[in-house]
Amino acid sequence: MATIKDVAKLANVSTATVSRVLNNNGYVNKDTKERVTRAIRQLDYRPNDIARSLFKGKSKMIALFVPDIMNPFFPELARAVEDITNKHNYTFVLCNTDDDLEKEITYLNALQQKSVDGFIIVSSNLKEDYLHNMNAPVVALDRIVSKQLSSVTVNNRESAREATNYLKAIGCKRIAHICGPDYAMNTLERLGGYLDIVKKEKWFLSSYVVSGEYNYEKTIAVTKELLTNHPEIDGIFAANDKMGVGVIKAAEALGVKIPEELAVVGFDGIAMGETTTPSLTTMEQPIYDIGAQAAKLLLEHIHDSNRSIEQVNLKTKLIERDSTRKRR
Amino acid sequence: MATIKDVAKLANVSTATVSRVLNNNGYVNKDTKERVTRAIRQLDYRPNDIARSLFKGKSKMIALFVPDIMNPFFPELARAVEDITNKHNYTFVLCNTDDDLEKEITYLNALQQKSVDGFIIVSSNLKEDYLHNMNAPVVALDRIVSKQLSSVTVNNRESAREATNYLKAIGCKRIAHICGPDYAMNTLERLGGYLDIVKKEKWFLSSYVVSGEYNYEKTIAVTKELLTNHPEIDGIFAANDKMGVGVIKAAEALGVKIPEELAVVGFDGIAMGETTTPSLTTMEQPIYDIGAQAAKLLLEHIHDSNRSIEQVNLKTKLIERDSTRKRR
DNA sequence: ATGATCTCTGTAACGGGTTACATATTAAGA
DNA sequence: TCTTAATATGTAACCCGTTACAGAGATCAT
Repeated sequence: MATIKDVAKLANVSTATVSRVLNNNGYVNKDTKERVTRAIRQLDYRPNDIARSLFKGKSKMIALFVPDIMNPFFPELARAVEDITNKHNYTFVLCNTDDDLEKEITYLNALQQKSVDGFIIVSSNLKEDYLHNMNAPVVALDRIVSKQLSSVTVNNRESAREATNYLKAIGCKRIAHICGPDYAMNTLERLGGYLDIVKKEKWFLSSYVVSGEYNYEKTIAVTKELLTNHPEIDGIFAANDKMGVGVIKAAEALGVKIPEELAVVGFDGIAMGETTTPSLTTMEQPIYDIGAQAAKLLLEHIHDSNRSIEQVNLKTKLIERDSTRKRR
Repeated sequence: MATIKDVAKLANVSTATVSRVLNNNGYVNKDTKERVTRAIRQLDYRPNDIARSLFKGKSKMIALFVPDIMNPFFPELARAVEDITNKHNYTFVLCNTDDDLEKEITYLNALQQKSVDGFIIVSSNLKEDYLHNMNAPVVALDRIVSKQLSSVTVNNRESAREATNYLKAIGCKRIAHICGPDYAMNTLERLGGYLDIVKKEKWFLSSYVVSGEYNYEKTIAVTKELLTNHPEIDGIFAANDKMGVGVIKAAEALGVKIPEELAVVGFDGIAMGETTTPSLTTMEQPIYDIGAQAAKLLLEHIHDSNRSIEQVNLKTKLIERDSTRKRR
């Protein structure tokens, strides 16, 4: 690989002049510039970004932390973040944390050593104490980590209320909820929204809330149990689509007809919900938009360290499909 | 951020000695080592990887090129690659190429400037001419790019034959094929495998092969047309699961019963195939294993530039589900 | 003509590590 | 005791860019 010295020698100038040509700053004579440009082309010279990074203290890299890219919610998020960062000539680093604090901290340290310029994190574990002495800006996603951090989220509680109200509106008399693991903030908020609506109903039982732990098989099992113990249930709000699909499968296995005997609403709007039979009604999150806005916000923080903290809240949208339709 | 100089000053030694302690090489007196270690802890010193990279000419980063992480085949692959690279203290860079040669080349250049140590690529466009003058090793995935490149693939042609033969074995008399876009090597191989089996059959018509272009909606449309024009078709082999699911949806829309009137086999083994009704029989690829082996192979090339080229070929496995069962 | 300003280019320090080489001290072997 | 090898540490060059600073020639206004 050719270095700036090779170019300088060939063009008969100093490396400083080559650098000026490269960065298009300072004074450079037209002819000299031409000569340098030719030398660059001739040697197929490309500046070494590592050397640049060392001097600038910035790497032009940003990292995204997700629990697991295999979870169908995250690929679209990752795609959005990558699109934006790439457009701004940043390199995109992806980290699977498994929602494990130790892994998160290891990544954080390793990437700070690499001078990564900023982080977008989806985490239930990282608290302010781990984040306050960082030199790179952080944007939290999906789950708010702290008031001192910019973030992009949806209003989980309100959306859950809307989903539950929708089930009531289409005529459900007994509505259950499949919640996620209790360490995840968004799950708790969705549960809260559901409870806001149903807890004052005379029919409400605490056993109407069961945990599917964001797990497909687990959800099928607990749903079967739920529907067997409580055949009166005619509506289920699942805290995400993966579990919503599990509910559909459990009902299918039990011979419970959807939507006639049971209406199901999920949360997220992932592709899998479109391909089940019946297809899954869901509170769709603007996933791509969440990622894109987070990336933009992060870039602003990177370019202006005085950028004020901003907590962006995006709207979900009810997508009616066959798991609830044909009601009234 | 503390630098090695700060540590050296505090421990009253030269930076060389600190470096020796850090890298655990050369001679260092026990007491000195202790003193340096204390200074490091006291200052919470972490070496700057950019500076290290500059000297070594290596960045400890590897990159994965995929057409689009939103394509359900790739998250598992990405996860596998990330797991392995992370375990070896490499940083994982993800690039979405959209199967666009220009984007691929731009990424390749940008990342080489960043001294990325190796590449794993899923590409239909990158040919030897673009890759031969690279300084970092490349492992090709899914689609082989050149005999001069290590690669990890499955035997698409043979697997396609197996899938087609399976449809024959369960009693299908007229088998059609939904193929992918013709620029993708693996699609052509799968088509080839299908043709190997059916082209000598007296019933075979070239109109039994239609392109779904790896696209869900497109597949639904062409399948409806296919089944309408050829109601005699009782088996369909789709070149991937996304299209297999499209076939199921198209049949559902037409009122064609699966598996009684039509048997369907997909390819890939993605989660979506499990949740349709009926669930989709498929030639499952060992996706995680493909990614893991590719990552290992790449690391070997990185650590030993004389590592011989190796073309790993993994086996697919037929997963029988409800879209073909209950036949005989 | 003279000083001020602009244009052009080079020298050298710097960013933060690593390591070849030199030097000094100590230990071991003959 | 003398040689040789092992241990211990520092100096300085190097990796490859960027930029502050200085010096020189050209241009301009007075």
